[in-house]
Amino acid sequence: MTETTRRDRPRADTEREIRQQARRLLVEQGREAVTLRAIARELGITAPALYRYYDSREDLLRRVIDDICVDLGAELTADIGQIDEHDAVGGVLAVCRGFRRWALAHPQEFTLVFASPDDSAHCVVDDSTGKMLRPAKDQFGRIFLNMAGKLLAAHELLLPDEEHVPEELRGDLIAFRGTLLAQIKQEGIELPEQALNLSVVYLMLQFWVRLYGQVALEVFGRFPFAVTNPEPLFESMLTQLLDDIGLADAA
Amino acid sequence: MTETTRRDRPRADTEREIRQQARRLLVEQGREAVTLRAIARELGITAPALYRYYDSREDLLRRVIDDICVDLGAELTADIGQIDEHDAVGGVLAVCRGFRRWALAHPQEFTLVFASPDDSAHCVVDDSTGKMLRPAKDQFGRIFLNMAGKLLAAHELLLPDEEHVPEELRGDLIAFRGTLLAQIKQEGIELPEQALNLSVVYLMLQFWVRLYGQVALEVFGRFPFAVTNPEPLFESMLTQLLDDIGLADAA
DNA sequence: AGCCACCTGTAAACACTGTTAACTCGGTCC
DNA sequence: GGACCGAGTTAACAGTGTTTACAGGTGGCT
Repeated sequence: MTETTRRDRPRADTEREIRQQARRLLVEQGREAVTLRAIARELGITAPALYRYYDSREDLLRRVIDDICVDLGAELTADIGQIDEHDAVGGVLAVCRGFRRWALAHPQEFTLVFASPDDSAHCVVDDSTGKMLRPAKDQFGRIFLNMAGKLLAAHELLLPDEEHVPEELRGDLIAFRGTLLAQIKQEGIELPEQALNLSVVYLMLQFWVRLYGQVALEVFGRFPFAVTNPEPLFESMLTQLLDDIGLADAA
Repeated sequence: MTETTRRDRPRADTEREIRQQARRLLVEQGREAVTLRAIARELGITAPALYRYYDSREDLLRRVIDDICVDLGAELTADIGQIDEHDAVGGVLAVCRGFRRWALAHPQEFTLVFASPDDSAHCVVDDSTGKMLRPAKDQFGRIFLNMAGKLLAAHELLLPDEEHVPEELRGDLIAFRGTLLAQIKQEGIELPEQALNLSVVYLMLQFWVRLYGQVALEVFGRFPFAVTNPEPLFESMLTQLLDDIGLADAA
C-alpha cells in the first residue's frame, strides 16, 4: 500500500537512477546502446520525461562521466585502504594496479572517460571564477597525486638533472606544482618544499604517460603483437617504473 | 557527352568514393556523422544502394579503417623519404614525429583506429589459413618496425639485462621476433641475428608504449594539467627515449 | 533477334533514434 | 476555489540502419 511512485521520491533519486541505467547500458552494450528510450523503458517512463532531468543526451552522458570518475575514485580509495598506511610504494602500486584492473573490467567506461576526443564533454566552466574545471576527473587525479605525494614524503627519489626539463615547459610545471602542493598540504601530508622540484613533477608526468599508454594499449588490444598474458607485461613495467625513479627495492 | 554515369565506372571506383566520403564526414563532423544517408547524398544516390557495396555500416567503417591505415602509412613513408637513407636515428625520429603530427591533425581517425574498444572491427580472418590478421594496421606497424630494424643494424643499443624480461612474456616475444626477422629480411636489411635478442624486442615494446601514451594523451587532452605547448614535451620524451636505448647523440 | 540473368539503382516500409510541443494530472500555496 | 508548478504523458518531426520488392540497363547465350 505504501507503494511510492516516482513522483513521491526526491528528484535527486530519479536523477541518479537515470544515470545508473545509462551506465548499465553503456557497460553491457556499448556507447551506442545508451538510448534515451532504452533508459526510460528501464525506469518505466517515456523518453521525453528524461528532459525534465537533463538538457539532452549529451548532457546526460557528461553527468554519467562524472559518476564514473567518482566510482573509479572510490574503487581506488578502497584499494589504498588495504595497504599499510606508511607503505608509500605499496600505495602507488595499488593505485596503478587498480587503475589497470578497473580499465580492463570497464573498457567502455574507460574509453568514454579517458579516450574520447570530445574535449568539451569533460570540462565545466565555473560560473563564479570563469575557470575551466574538470570536476570529477580531478577527483581521480587527486588520488593518484596524493599517492605520489606520500611517496615523495617518504623516499628520496633518483632525480634527473633539472636542466633536462624543457625550457618551454617550466611555466606549466610550476603552475602544476602549485596545485600539487596545495592539494598535498590539504591532505595533511608534510612535504619538504624542495622535494617537489620541477624534475619530480616532470617525472610524474612521464609516469602517467607510461601507465596510461600501457593500460590503453591493453584495453584496445593495440600491442604490436598478440600478448597471451598481459599481466606480467604490466607488472614488469611497474617495477621498471619504480626502478627508474630510484626505488628498486619494492616488489 | 562522354559523361560517365556511376553504372559505367568500375565498381572499385564507387567503392573507393564511398569510403572517401565516409572519411570526409568522419574528419569534419565526427564518427556519429558518418551516416549512410549522408554518404549516399554526397554521391547522388540513395542509402540502400550502399548495400550493393558493403554489408552494413559496420562493414563500411571497417574498410574505412583500412584506408586510414594505408594513408597513415603513405604519410610516414613520405616523411622517411626526406631523411638521409643511412640516418637510422633520423628515420625513427621522423616516424615518431610523423605519427604524432598525423594523430593531432586527424583526431577522429586516430580515435577510430587506435582508441576504439571494438576489437573485432580490426581483425580479419584469413579464410585459407584461419589465422587472425590485422591487414592494414600491420602496414603501419611495418613502417615503424622497419625503421627499428634499420636502427638495430646501424647502432649498438644499450641493452638491459635479458634476465629482466618477464618469463611469461618470452613466448610472445620470441614469436614476435620471428615475424620481425622475416619482415626485416624481406626489406633487404642485413641484421645480425643476435642483435635482435629478447631485450631488444622488449625495448621496442616499451618504446611503443611511451610513444602511444604520449600521443594519445595529447590527442585526448588528458594530461594531468594544462600543457600550453605540448611540442617540447613530446620532443623531450623522444630524446629521453633515445637516451634510454643508448643513443644520446641525436638531436 | 529474342531471352534470360545479372548488376545497380530506386521507392516504400519498418523499427528505431533525439527532440519539441501541447496537454494532463496531482499537489501546494494563497 | 483558483492559480501555479512539476512530472509525466501522447503525438509528431526529422533522421537513422536495414529489408523488401521492384525497375531498368547491360552483357551473354541460344
